[in-house]
Amino acid sequence: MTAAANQNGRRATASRRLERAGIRDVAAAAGVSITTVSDALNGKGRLPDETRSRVREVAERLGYRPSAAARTLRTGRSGLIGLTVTTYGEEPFTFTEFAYFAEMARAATSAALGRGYALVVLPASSRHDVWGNIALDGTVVIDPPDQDPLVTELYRSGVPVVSDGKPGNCPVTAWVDNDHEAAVLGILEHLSEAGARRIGLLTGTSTDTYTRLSTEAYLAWCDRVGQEPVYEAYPAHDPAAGAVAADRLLARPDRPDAVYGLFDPNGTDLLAAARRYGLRVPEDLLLVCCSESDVYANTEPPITTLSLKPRRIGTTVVNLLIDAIEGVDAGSGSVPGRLFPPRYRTAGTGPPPGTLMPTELIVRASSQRRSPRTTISPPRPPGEV
Amino acid sequence: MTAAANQNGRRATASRRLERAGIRDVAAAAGVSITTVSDALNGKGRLPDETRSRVREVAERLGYRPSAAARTLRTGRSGLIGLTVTTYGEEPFTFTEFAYFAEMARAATSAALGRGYALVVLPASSRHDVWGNIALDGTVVIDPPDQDPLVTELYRSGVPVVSDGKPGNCPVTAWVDNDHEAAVLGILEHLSEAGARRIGLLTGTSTDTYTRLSTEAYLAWCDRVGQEPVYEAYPAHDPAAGAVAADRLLARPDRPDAVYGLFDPNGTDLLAAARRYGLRVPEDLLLVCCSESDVYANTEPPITTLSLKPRRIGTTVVNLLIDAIEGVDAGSGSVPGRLFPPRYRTAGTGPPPGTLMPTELIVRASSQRRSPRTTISPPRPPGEV
DNA sequence: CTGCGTCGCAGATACGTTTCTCCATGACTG
DNA sequence: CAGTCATGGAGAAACGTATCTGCGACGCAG
Repeated sequence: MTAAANQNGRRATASRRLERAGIRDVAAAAGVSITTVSDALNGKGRLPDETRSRVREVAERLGYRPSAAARTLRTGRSGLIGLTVTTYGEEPFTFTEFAYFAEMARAATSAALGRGYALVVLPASSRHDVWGNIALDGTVVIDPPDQDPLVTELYRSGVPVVSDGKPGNCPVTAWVDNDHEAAVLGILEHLSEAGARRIGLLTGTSTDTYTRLSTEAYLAWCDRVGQEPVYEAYPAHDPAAGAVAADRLLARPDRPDAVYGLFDPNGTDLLAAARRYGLRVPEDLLLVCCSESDVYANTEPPITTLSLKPRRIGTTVVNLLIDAIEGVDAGSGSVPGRLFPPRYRTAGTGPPPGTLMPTELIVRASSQRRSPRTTISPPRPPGEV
Repeated sequence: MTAAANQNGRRATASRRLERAGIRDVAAAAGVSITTVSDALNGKGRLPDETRSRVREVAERLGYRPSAAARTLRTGRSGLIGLTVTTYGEEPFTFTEFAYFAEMARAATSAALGRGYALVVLPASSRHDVWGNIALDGTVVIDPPDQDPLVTELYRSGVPVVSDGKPGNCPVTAWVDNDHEAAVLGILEHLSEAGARRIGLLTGTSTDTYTRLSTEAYLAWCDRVGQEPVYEAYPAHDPAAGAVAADRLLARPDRPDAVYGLFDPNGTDLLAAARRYGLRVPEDLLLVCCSESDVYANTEPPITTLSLKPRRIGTTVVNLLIDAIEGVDAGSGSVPGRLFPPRYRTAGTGPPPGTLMPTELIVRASSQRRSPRTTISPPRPPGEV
């Protein structure tokens, strides 16, 4: 009795219900062994082209689709990458990072797909059973909080983790972040050159890297140039709180004559607040905010924005992760030219490799006094209308 | 020789490298069989609580995590749902649907997670090998084009498919869509009541359901009330083309005194175009556009928008899909009270079940000739789905 | 005619679960 | 005391693939 007949028999005996064709069925139909089918379809082994194409044809005819689960089990690779986003509240995405996140996720999806991987969106707050039930080859973590237990567990269980945002106190394989310090300093300098005398900051109360580094850079700058810090912090995940904070900032006795807002909605909120106080932008108030939205190109006046270039970040993060996945799995091997040799995973070699990416300041009318020429209008005392 | 020793021996013989603890290791450590471990951890079988908790404790101590791949292979369920978005160009998301898609995806992710599933983002244009490599329990398809081959193949291979957007000519398990006809008629009526004499439309050139139904409803209305249609169509996926089309529309000799724009950026584009032509909004031109963005609450003037309520759609779509997945798999069974009995999957029983969901018109200053004081702009309830 | 290398493929095993089947053991009933 | 039943658990068969090992046949040199 041939093996094919045997296996086919077992199949038929077990159940004669509708079943998707398996590799065994293809083997039987083509009159070859399972090995041959596998080799033919995956381009491995030593087979004459004739056999290869015949097997392929039979597989096609039978509508054979290899079982992803079986392949994953066998190879240990699922082709799945987790995209973890830290959550505030029960919604999976942070509201304030929304445009940033959307763009970044889009780029990450593209990049992953281009290398044969797919992305699974997994809020960090997900039920643990969901996390455990998915075979992930690696994970991208967006802005992990300090001591993120999730990241720690993932890393310990051997899953490569690359974070968007310099990680606080958890081990990651690699990380990517903007140069927030340089970005903030650039903006402050830009505003100063435009004539700002007292620059205020609209910042957040949370402790993520972005908020922290940006605020620190602002405070350091204030200290250096001798300006008293003027800032308001609010819970960035609360969409209503931003408008209130913007209002508070402009209502202060030491009202700033220029403001940088760290979050996307700050631009419109500040603009609305300025209107309420009868402040003209940019004459009485210079405005910059961090945003990926191009609505700020069409506001009245258009608002200068800082772009974190999320597409670039998303692409980089995914590529680093996949490099790590494929590099690590080549494992203790001596594959030359690997971008990410295994040593990156070993502990004790110091901090994980990080990449700083530049930001881009898109200068519009809101941060330029007069016509965007070279002349700088004389500074104006705050409060004057 | 006991089974445990045997299996342990095999394990140790095979390789003594670092390996994640498997169910066998737990069984050996707890001094029970594999069956018992599986039953204890999954809450099945007949076991005294003492054994159960002991096994759980051992598993915890060993850091045991069941292999998702093995479980998927065995049970046939991966807990993964595909989220497919039709693409124009190479970017995975359609630009014009962006805010809609983002909100919808967010809600879908939440809903799926709440029921123990995770979402995989899969552009329809993905490399076929990526599609084939993922074990999906079902798929959500956003606005499938007519005769979508992908959907057809998925459906044929037995994967439940639920579409957002009434499907053209491809078989799906179920679908959800807005009542676009009612929405457009409502807007036209609203504009008429505000005093519009000639209502124009800014529409798209693509053939997706949304564009088609909306345009048809507009044309039908024109026919009924005896107005000559005044519209401009442009490729909605091209962000630059919208502004040009808006300009064209207002430059026509038969310039409309009210415009409805089908796509998100139309509001700002129309506003800018109106400014260029010296038209005041709403005095000379009434404006409504379809958008999920709340920037239109703060434009000058605020613009009336039609919300498609993407959160509600996303939630509904996912729930329908999971109902189908779990209902189908209970299979030929006689499980009572199933929301989606298997009969929905059988062919020949007519069109698949569809659900129409209402839209919401958020009336703002741009579509009201008189003082907008009397009407109350509905505040967004924070917990709204 | 023997030994050897290559070609083309078949067998068997392992991946790590879930689950069906079945066997002890004791308790209880008649 | 024999039969029945519930209890607690063990064994083994899948799930569908990839891959390691090995084997017959064939060509060719010695």
